[in-house]
Amino acid sequence: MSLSHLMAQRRAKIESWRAIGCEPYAYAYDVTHHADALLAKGDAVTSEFGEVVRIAGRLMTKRGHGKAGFGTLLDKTGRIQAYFKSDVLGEQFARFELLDVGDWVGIEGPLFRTRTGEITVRADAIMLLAKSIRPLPEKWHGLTDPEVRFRQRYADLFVNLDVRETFRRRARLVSGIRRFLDDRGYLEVETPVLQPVYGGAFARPFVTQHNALDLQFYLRISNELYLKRLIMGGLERVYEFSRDFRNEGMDRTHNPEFTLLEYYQAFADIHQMMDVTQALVCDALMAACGSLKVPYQGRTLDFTPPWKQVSMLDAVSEKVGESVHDLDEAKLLKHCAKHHLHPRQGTGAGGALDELFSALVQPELQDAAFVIDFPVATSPLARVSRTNPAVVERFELFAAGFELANAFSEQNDADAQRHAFEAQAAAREKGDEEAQVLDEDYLRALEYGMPPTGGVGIGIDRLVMLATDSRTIRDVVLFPAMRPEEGRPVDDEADVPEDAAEEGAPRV
RNA sequence: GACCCGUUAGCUCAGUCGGUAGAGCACCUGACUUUUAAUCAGGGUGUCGCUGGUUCGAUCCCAGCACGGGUCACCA
Repeated sequence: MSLSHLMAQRRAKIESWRAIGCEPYAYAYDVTHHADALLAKGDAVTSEFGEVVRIAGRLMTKRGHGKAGFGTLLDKTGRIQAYFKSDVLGEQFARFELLDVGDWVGIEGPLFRTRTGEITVRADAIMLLAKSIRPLPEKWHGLTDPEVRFRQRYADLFVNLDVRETFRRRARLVSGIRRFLDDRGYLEVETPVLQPVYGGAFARPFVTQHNALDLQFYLRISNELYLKRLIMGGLERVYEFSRDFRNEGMDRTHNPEFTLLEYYQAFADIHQMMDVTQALVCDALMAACGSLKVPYQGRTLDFTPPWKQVSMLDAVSEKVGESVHDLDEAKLLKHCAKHHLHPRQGTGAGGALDELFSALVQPELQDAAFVIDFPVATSPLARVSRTNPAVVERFELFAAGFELANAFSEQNDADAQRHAFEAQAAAREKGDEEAQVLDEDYLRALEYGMPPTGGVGIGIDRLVMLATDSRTIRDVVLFPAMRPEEGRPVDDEADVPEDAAEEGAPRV
């Protein structure tokens, strides 16, 4: 049976419903209960017919038995069975017979327990809420093709119920973080997505055009510089869940748009921000998963505080068998060559160290760990360490071998910041497309004075990946970036009624 | 961006050493008043991703393209 034929059969039923006096697209339905609450009644539900309820959802299965039948309704909380009996429904039994799997339906009737023990609603009245004219994926194997699952997340969400749990966890994690920060006196703010100068991270931007201003804008790669402007304005503690956009490759841990939580706290350095971050992440994981021992891809990640601190210089020194604390470029490049690593041209000792760290140390950071002692060259917005002028006051949080957070004692010396920007500009001249852009307005703000400030960015999508045992970022983003289905029509021609096609009606 | 793999019925998948294809579920008809992957009897599934090439003949071989997956590169 071709798709167009299957859809024609379903469309034909629209008229059948009208023929028995039912409008197949309702305006409202007064729902009294959801599936989970009814199932939770447990032993209170017996074979005696009890409380009369009204439930609504999508019909997911249908089993006819002549003058009776069963169906499963799926609502936002889960599935519950309904029982349809000719004696009870009278002329409305015809409605049951007309129902297709996929239809939205409202059922009213008493709760009872069937002979086989399943809590069930007996249908005394059936209301069609919306006719489904497209056949559903198969009930047993469901929808497994990742392309279709992501393109048609709507179908994924009603076929693969574990997907719903992933996004519920995501919501719990985000609201847990929001509560945590609100309780500590942080102000939630919103800053521009469209920025005339982009900054705060190393990345290539998306570019867009403002017609009225005849100006080129960039979609933000970070909101860091705006949040710090608010610190300069005296707000002291601010945060934003920022949708950021980076025009880079896509893989298991990168989507071109992603959610970065950034929070800034005046009068704090990275040591205090480590404490805040540890507490925040633990709180969020408890809210999302209820545990700090998080199962992820076959192992258990331990987030129990206090988290280990790993010095980048110590860890790399240990791996290569000699001290690299002097950040001697030739020595670092020698070790890179030994391990067949190729740091990017012109990134110097810092780039070589980073390369060694990524290859040799990072994969071992499975349990939560703070990495510290980053070289100065790669951190233009951070302050130099009080104890070692070769490194900056910065930490990154790692777990499951990937970066979850990045934090600095923020640079608040306006002249030093200008010099760091100028060094970036020089790198840019040399062809480093990701070097940061000098932001004069940001420097003006800094010149008014910024209090000592600690700032942290947490990759929310990645944290959700851990909290939901998801292998790829696409599993925790509802509509991950994909190429359009070019050249492949959404429907074949036969799916569109002739009259609609002739009138040139839009097909979506 | 590079390499490898995939694309067959609405869904999940088999298959054709080159002769235009099958299964299960779904769907349709009938039977069945407590089933739950309901059961029983019967029925039709399709531009084999697209475009070319080779061939008497291509879903199968070859090339290009599209989309997806994986690995790498990029990505702090």
